[in-house]
Amino acid sequence: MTPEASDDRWFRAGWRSGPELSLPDYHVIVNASPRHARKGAAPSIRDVAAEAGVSHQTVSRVLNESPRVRPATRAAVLAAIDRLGFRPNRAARTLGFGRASGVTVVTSNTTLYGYACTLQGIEEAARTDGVALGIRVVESAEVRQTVDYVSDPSAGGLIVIAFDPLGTAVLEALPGHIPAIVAAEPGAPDLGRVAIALDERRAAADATRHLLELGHRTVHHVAIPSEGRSGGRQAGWRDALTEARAEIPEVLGCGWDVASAYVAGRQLAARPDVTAILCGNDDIAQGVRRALYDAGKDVPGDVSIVGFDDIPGSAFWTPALTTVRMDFAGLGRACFHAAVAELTGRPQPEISLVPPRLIVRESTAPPRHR
Amino acid sequence: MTPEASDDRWFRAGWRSGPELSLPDYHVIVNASPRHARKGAAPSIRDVAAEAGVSHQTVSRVLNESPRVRPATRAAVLAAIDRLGFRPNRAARTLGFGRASGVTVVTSNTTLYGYACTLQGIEEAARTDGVALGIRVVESAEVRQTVDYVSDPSAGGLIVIAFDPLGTAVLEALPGHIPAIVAAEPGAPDLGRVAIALDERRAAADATRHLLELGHRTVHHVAIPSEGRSGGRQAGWRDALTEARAEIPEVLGCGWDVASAYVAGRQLAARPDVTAILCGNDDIAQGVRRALYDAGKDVPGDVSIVGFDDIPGSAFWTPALTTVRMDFAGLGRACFHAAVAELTGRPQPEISLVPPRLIVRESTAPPRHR
DNA sequence: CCGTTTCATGCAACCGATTGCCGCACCACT
DNA sequence: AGTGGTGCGGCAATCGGTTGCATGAAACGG
Repeated sequence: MTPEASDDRWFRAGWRSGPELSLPDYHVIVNASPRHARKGAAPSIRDVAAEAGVSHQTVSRVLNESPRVRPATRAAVLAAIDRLGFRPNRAARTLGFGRASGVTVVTSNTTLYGYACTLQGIEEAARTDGVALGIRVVESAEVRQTVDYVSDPSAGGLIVIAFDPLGTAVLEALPGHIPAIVAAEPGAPDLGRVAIALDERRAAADATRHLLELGHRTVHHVAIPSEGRSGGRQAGWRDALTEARAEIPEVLGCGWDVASAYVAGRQLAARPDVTAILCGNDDIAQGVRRALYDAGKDVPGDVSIVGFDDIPGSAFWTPALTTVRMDFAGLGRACFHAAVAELTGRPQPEISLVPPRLIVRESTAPPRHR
Repeated sequence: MTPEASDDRWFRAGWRSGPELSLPDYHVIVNASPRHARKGAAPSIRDVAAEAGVSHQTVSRVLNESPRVRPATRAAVLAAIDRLGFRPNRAARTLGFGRASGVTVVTSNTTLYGYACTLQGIEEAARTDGVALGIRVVESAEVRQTVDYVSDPSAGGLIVIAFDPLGTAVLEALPGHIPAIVAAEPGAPDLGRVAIALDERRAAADATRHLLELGHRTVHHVAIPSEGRSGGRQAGWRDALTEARAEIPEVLGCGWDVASAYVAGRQLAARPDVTAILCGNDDIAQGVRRALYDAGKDVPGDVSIVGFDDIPGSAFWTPALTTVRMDFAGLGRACFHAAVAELTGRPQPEISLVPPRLIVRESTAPPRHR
């Protein structure tokens, strides 16, 4: 605010505007503060306004693609933006608009394959659209803190990954006015939010049917944690067994870690009647496969196993794993676009996901003694 | 701003303050606007100020732990904050302070094990400290956009994961005034930033030495992309071979994908003189192992292999993988704390990382024909 | 040629914090 | 009792945008 800082650049635009600016003479702009040239600081819309000879509100309208701007004015503003290398300040935009235009992902995990791929799909789509991305991991004792955190306007739109009860718990505790999209399992209870899901039920049924068609009497199942909801993998497995009138064995649950899958695998390996195992995911398949190996059972000679997810490298196992490929990245992208629609109030876009696909490799074969 | 909205709650605090508030009578507070009770909206510091009978600036001082607040006042404000369930608005804070207090991670990848674990460590530390976390993935053609994106004040402090040239490129293009910490390989060029690294060089030397001590004449190396900088895995491998006066074979480079590792593995499998292979990471080890299998070579009978990273499940391979465990999560935590120090201007904390550790399992053994 | 509608754009308030400056009240000291 | 120092806390400006409203000019109809 030193006197020399408030030079006449501002008034030039209005008072001296000649025909070359194609602006009428009455444009005497007052609302511009003289701080336009704080050197070192990034240019603001007021600097752009000065450069273009308009008010900063008009610059705002151009930025927000308001139809109420003359094409010539718009062009002048865009040129000024370009000349100054102006970038809108996201924090200010958030404050003015009331909520950030970015997206925050709420998840209970970032490294497990399904979660990580969904996240990757979201990230890719967000980056393409120039949208900011935040992450918030929720742990079991921290649902309250998580909700507090994402309630802040700067969290923007939410994508809650509710593959597990923790995600669902967040969803339930989330105030209704906060824009959120759910990446869910099918069959999860409707909480009044847009929810998108992969058809894991069908996928599991396909995998189970594959084993039954090979001639196995039934298929055992080692489930991932928190399975059992009506639409999940376990349900599909049950569907296929029921459809084939096969016996439905008891489900073995285990944790996300390979070690617990190994334990489950040893139990199944001890039973001679077990000839086919549907594993809740590929990591579990890894533990089960090693358990079978340690018990002296050959895969697929003695026991066939099927995984779920098609993690990178599963094609290079010995034996290469038969598994179900899931389009988690596509799910993530769809969630992102839905979240943006939710946030901006636009209608929800059509979504199309690549359906799950069974990849038959080396770990499945007909049972030895038919 | 309707007349009935501007009730007298505000002035009560000043004019009618009795001894129960322990505030002197001269406290006539003027700067409070009457919008304090917009119902439905989250409470702001002005609401808290009204509740506590102070000005909103004083609330700000309490929030920022300024020493210039009397303990009694502080207590009153804290009580009001508690009563109202007030949460400071991050966007407003960012705008006022000039930069967000959160942290943004810049990385070229989010799913590869080293990157994902570092990210996980950062996330965990950020959540513990109640700090917001953003993610920005950089692709090769997008260095400029990435720098633009993170230059915005709302990105807060940066953690650039520079395990590869892309991360380094971002670092070079980043304006000097932007607070950033580098998660790097040792030996990377100093760019005037605080950089933290795991001792991969030593780790690779340990792994190579292990193979040499088993009796292998030399150790071949399949390198991860962008390896070769002075401090990396390849350098450590070279160190150990040099130290043992062993022949230094040509390095086989490959991509991040297991398939390219398989190709490299087939090349090595064709050569009878190859008895030990140091793989750039565990995924590469997986491809190489399958290639050896397909070529009819036994691991570790014919060829020993060592991986790098100790990914989950590598203990359950057949054979279980000998590998080097790296404390990526610890690296992430250290980077986070350094970033916060950088952002707040506090002195850099002491860091201590768990050194890499060789985990000997089943994939290494003495060569068959000594 | 005048009145009315439409359009573009400026005005001012607002979003919710931070921060330098200033003033008042109290205490201590002479 | 007068005076000076100190510390608490209010004042006002600021950060960089968004948005409801007002206004002037152009367009249009009769």
